[in-house]
Amino acid sequence: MSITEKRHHDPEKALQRRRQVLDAAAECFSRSGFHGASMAEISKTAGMSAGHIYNYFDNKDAIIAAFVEENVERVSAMMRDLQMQADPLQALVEKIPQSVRDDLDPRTWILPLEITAESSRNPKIACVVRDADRRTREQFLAILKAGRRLHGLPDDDALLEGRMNAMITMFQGLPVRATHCPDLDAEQLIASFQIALRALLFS
Amino acid sequence: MSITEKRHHDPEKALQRRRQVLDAAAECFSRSGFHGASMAEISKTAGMSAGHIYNYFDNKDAIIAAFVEENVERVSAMMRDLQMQADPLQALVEKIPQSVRDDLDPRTWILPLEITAESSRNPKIACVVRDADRRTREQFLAILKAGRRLHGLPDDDALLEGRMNAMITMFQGLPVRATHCPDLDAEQLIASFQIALRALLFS
Amino acid sequence: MSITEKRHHDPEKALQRRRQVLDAAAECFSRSGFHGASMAEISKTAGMSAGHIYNYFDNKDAIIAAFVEENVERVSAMMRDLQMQADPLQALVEKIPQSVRDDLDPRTWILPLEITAESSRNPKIACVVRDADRRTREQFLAILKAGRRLHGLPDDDALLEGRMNAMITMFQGLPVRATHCPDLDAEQLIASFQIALRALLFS
Amino acid sequence: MSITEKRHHDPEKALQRRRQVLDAAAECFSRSGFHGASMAEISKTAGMSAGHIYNYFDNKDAIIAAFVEENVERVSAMMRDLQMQADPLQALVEKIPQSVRDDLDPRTWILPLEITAESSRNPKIACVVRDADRRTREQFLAILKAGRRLHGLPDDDALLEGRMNAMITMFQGLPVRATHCPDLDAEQLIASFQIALRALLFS
DNA sequence: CATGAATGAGGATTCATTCAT
DNA sequence: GATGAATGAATCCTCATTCAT
Repeated sequence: MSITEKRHHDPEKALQRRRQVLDAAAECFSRSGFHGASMAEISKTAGMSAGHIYNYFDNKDAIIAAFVEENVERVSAMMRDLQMQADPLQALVEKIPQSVRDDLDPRTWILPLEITAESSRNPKIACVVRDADRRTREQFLAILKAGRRLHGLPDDDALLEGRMNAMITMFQGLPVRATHCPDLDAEQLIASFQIALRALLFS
Repeated sequence: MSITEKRHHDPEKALQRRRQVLDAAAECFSRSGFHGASMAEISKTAGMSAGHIYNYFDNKDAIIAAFVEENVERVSAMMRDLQMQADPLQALVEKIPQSVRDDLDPRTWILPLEITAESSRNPKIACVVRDADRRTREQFLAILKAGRRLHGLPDDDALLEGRMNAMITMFQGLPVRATHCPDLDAEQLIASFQIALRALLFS
Repeated sequence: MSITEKRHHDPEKALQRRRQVLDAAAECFSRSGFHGASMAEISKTAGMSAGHIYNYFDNKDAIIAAFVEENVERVSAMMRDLQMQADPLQALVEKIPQSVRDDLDPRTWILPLEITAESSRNPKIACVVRDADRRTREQFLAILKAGRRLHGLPDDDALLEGRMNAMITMFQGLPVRATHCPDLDAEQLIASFQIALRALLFS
Repeated sequence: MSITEKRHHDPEKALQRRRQVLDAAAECFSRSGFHGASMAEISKTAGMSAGHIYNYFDNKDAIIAAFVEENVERVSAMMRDLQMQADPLQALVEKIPQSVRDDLDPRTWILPLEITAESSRNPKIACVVRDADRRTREQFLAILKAGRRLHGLPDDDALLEGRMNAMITMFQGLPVRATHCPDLDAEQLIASFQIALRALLFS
């Protein structure tokens, strides 16, 4: 929003600067958390003075919000990718190993957790997160519906929503699980995820 | 640890004081988060001076740590309860509806999220959390093993650990899910959880 | 207001601390102005940490406001003093030399100017100042009325208000005059003030 | 001074640029005060980049100083106007209603107050202000002297200086008075000003 | 044991000023 | 000439922690 409100002489460069800040923020946030990361830390990481950041973001919360927004876009992209597969249900099952492995990478889990924790306090963040979740659910539901029909399975909304939410819950639980038990055996977990997800998708 | 190091004239009262602080902390943490809750807020809620808290806890982190420790005890108790059932696997499935409903209550999910987020930055907290998780896993594994044997199912450790971690992941994902989608349909979710868990337990 | 809202264990000492801050503020404000004086400067002058000041005042504006409030009380006291004289008009004329000399003292004029300038921007301060002015006018008008009647002069409100405001304007102009022309001849000014004020009081 | 020191390619345009800045400054200063008005605000109002202002003014203080200087020129012009009247004392009395009404206009009083307050802290500004005051006094004194002689009244310098300073004090008090009591009755005040000024001029 | 007054380091934010383009 | 991106010092304020009483 800042970028559209504040007039910048060279919007190209402005966007690049914003990116610089967001990248630095990603690094600092995952190292120290949203509140633990100081503007000074972010500015140093971004190779930019602290004051200058305020030419691109109204305040620290705006950085967090923009950062969260960028992050949720990624999930949405993943959904769109899934949507284009011939047999999306099967594609989803095949995606499991990679997804699980990704989510068990220490550098991956910290940020989702920060975002979730923050949104349970900061209403503005909560709004962004929930809106993104709604869009994701819509996409996911469409995918499920098409996939289930393809396999001749029942596809009423209430049922599918329950299945969907259970599946999302499993993936959203991964960062938490990884935090509590960092050296868990990924392969065995993947096998179990496949069992559970197949049950949810194909029964 | 504080309680064992610091000499208190009346250990009875000291423990009661600690409880006062921990209860207050629970309230404040879930209201404002670990970092949002100030010692002043906690001390006022505990009906005790800020300075006095330091007679029972070395610092704010120690409160968080002790608080987390208390919290994990609850899970452990649940495990012990499960352990005493005739058919623990069946008991677990039957527990699902209540567990899920509990975890979808806003007052329930905030603290687990705070704890997880905090432990992904604070090594001290991470240590407490992981130790607790290890103990829980041991209990859970024993339960699973006994249950599976009872049902004549394979019970080798690697397999069971994968199943177990998948199940825990599902429950740990609930607070995250609830944050992202506060008005999700609990009943449909419960049905799906039962499908997934049955698959993990009995196949 | 702070002092009544925030609970202090020893209200006696709290008031003394507030006074310490206000005295330091007076010194700093007159040296550097309201905005030029930093909280650090004030706290150092008050012999107290910057943070501690916030136990007695909500913020810097509250210090300014309290300070202004204290200041306007002094004028009110002067009015009450005048009110008790046998021939208040005559007493007022006799007060002129001292009043003028006081207002020409460099340490005296800076603060009234700061207060006036601040109140033309800060609505909260404007409110305090205007309320004080209203009370002062009421007292002054009563004095004038009684005095004029004593001397058998017309005493209708509209007329007296005009005279009163002219007289107050003269005294409020002194700090401005002194700033613009610090080495002006006080005695000649006093003589002229007496001429003007006599005309306003007795014609 | 800046304008004479810094070499400008087109001095004509340079002066116009300075005027642009000074007009913008007038607007911003009266809206937000000297310290409240940021260089960014002034530059935007002036339709010029912030950096460019520094080609015409050494720093913000120089803007204030130049601005003050321009302001005092206006008073000087008024003096010259008065000087050309047949009976300047009478002319002065006749000017009172308009002058008083002007000074009671909110847009008029803010800047004099800012200037005065600023000059009581900023020695550079004080210097400009006092120098201007000295010149004004000289003009005023000459006018008074001529007028008094015209009316066959005593005209020794000490006496006239006192009268003059009393009169200036009255007018300089008006912005202060207006701030403290914004809804005062202008007409009654004018009548009283005439009484006081006549006494100072003709006795 | 208990208080809360007091500290001071650290945080977000603003803004006059500079300088490469 | 003219821009506005960039700096960094300075400001207000918060809060964990200490300590005299």
